[in-house]
Amino acid sequence: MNNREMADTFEAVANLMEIKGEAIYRILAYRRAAEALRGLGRDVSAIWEAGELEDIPGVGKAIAGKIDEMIRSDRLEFYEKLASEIPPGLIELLKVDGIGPKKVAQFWKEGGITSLEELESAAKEGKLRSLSGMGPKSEQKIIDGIQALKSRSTERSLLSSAWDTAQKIISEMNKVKGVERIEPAGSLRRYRETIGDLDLLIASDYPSQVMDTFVALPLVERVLGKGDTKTSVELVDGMRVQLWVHPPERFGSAWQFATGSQAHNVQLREIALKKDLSLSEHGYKRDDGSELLCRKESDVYEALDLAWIPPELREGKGEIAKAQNADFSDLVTLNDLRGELHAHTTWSDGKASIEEMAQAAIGLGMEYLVISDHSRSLGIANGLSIERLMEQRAEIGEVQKTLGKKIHILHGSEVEIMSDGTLDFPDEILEQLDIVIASLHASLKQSRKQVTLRLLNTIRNPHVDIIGHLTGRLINRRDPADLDVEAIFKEGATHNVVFEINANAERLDLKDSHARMALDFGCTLAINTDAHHPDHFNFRHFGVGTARRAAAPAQSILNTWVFKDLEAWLKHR
DNA sequence: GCCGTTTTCGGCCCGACTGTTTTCAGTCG
Repeated sequence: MNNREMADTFEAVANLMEIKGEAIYRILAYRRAAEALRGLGRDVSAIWEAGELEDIPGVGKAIAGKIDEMIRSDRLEFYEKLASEIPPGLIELLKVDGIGPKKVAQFWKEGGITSLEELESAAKEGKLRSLSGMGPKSEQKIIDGIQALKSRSTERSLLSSAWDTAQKIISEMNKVKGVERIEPAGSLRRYRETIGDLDLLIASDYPSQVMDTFVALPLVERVLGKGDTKTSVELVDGMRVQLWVHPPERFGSAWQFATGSQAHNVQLREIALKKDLSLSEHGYKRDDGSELLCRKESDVYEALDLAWIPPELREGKGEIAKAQNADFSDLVTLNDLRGELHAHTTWSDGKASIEEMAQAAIGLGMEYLVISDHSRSLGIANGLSIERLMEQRAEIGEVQKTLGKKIHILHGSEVEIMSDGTLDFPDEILEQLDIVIASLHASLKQSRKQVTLRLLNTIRNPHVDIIGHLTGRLINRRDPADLDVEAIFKEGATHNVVFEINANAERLDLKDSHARMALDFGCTLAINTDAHHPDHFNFRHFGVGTARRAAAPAQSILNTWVFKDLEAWLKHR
């Protein structure tokens, strides 16, 4: 069993225990453990081999024992026993909006309901209203909820599409009278790679008017709940949005709260309690009932003697401890980026010429741009033959002459890592290029051993400067290659090879946890858009967000370096 | 079930919204 399968098993255990009515804190412990496994970033079996399972936060003796059992025997007896006691269809009921474990247990024990279908017909036939706490409105909510569950996709949205939707709502709501400020919050602000619900926060003294305007937006399909401080809706495209409204003098605490993560907030509130302060979205309350309001978000952290924590790090994974004696001012920002190291043109599958891409880069204030079209074997992307590669070199020279000192254009290539582990161009060609990015596009499904070996071979080639989108994953569409990432980063650090964080929201590859691991191994990273169009340079902030989630300092990112330093590094290699 | 800069036992964040049981439980984030 791998990390994800074990996490899923613990999640299932928690759900079953909840329906069974077990003690809530036992259940939360399994949830926390599942969460910890998901965000681990390294193979849990490696930690197991080192005998360090209990060093994972949220994993104690009992859960470590269960992980051990799953690693050894590929199953968990505790789970199997629970599953045998509870009808399997009940888990599905938890997915219906507004239905939690208590209701599921009630439907099962008092109504004999064991599946979604049975629940739906019971609701339609009006049989649920006889149960205590249930009425006609609850029945209708269940019918609607099941309908919504069937139609909505189970996938979380790509960061980019959530971002676009948020921008639309923000620009609409900014026009509304009484809206002083509107900001994204939640996982969007934390730059998680996928987004479940969209969270937005408005500062206003007129909450009811703001909410009325919000639910009337053409984008809104239906209202799930509406109050003066919190309203949730479903948009026409199925995405769900939660909007909070708080007065400006409480904006800081409200934004901190709405940004999360839940784990981060819980930890923060526990620290507050030790200082006799109770923290909520409204601000701090002292024991005597007096309040401490936070207009700015930094006020929330300051009250606890903590440095302001960048949203990207608020996952409850040690960032609060760090904020007690350090700040995060060295974290990379969008402004730190000085150039783009991975861009395509019409020479292969890009949509703009070398000059058009260069002009766009100049417009964004970039100091340098690497043109890195695909290599010959990638026929589907019109990869360049050696002859065309040489012709391209001439055109780059001409464009450079035209643009003069406005930007440095480098000649690179995104060279295919072939399925046998060789590269698509011979060494004597590679050495003529200013910079070489090596990427996997094909044979991603080879065995872990095979793909890992391909990458290790590539890293050992002295002409390779950067590994592009390491795992080849496309979020929600294509699984990552199965790789021994630890071995790869170790080798990369030895050979001074740079790993790309591909900023395209479909890739975000390296992902945050891999980027963090690469940094731990001492690797340098790059934030590349892989632009196929001038507009794609705007993807940079997704890459920056991912790097920040990995706590990457600006210095650790190759393309924050001034051109002179980049040039020196390339020469020295 | 986990965890400890007051604890190895006794805690474990806090509030909004909904529907229903006229005072609150369940769900959600």
